[in-house]
Amino acid sequence: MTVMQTTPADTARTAPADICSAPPRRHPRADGQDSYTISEVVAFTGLTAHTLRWYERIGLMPHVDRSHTGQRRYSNRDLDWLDFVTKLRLTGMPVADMVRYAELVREGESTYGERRELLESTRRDVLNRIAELRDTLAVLDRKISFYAMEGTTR
Amino acid sequence: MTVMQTTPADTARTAPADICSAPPRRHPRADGQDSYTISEVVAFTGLTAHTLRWYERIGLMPHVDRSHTGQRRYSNRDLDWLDFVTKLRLTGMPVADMVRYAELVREGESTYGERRELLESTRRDVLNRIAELRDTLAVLDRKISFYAMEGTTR
DNA sequence: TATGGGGTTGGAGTGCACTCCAAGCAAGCG
DNA sequence: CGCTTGCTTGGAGTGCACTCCAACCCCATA
Repeated sequence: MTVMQTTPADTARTAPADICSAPPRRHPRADGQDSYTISEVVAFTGLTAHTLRWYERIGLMPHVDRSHTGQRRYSNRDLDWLDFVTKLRLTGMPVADMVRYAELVREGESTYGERRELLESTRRDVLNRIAELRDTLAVLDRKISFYAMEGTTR
Repeated sequence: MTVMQTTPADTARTAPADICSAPPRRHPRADGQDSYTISEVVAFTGLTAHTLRWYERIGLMPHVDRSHTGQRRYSNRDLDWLDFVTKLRLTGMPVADMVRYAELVREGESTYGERRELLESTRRDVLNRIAELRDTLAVLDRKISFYAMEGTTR
């Protein structure tokens, strides 16, 4: 790893972010060869380059490193983080809250408790959303079956 | 119904909207006595007066009637409609699509087919959302259990 | 050496869904 | 009568999450 010459300390500082979200995802390239351009990340994540740069500006990314010419080079860890962030996004969590979580990650292990609380409250939100959606589903099904009945002739 | 002196034709034009969403909801006042001010509707629905007026402006309401002084008087039917609209909203359906649906309702029975299609596509969206949320839930649970393990000492 | 395709920046612009404002009217009350 | 409360309007403003722009740099290929 030419670009990836991080010291153990470095790794320890940035690692806790995704320690437990890896299992169900395969990276495009193995650790050690993981150095993706912004457009590769666009292809993998579905986010736009604009959004990726914007995420970085607002402090939602854990410091993406750069090529010798100053271009962004994303790692597997960054991909995992983006994956997680994307999941949080679609729970409806506001970006500001995700930035808060990113800050906690940067602050290190001492924030485990607060992070857990944040995730648990998010978890509750998700369960509520699911319940609401089920409810809506029931309403939709009732209406659909009405239209299916009345609309067979047309 | 004093206020509700609609002709049969009138009823036919506006009724199909909610024909099949009544069951699980009780109205604050019985049909015939149903004439709510905007602030009552605010209390019942949780929407703001601003939003209620705005919904009307953009064509999302099926013509709310007025008192002799020009104030809005909502009916039970309007409450049902708002209920339905609120459910659609939290599926993430854009307001423009709901306006489209409202237009179809105004156009009468001939649009049953199109309405059903719209609802069915919404239904698919809801199922997808639920699946995504489940996925997210799994990720959250993994992370939470990690923090629970590591964080017990703090 | 020119050209094309990628990348960079700060700051401005966009679209959605509200949300608010100012100015005004009508009814009820002391 | 004056005051408050609640409602009316069109149009302007807000906040969020992007999204785009102009101007620039760097490098590989023809």
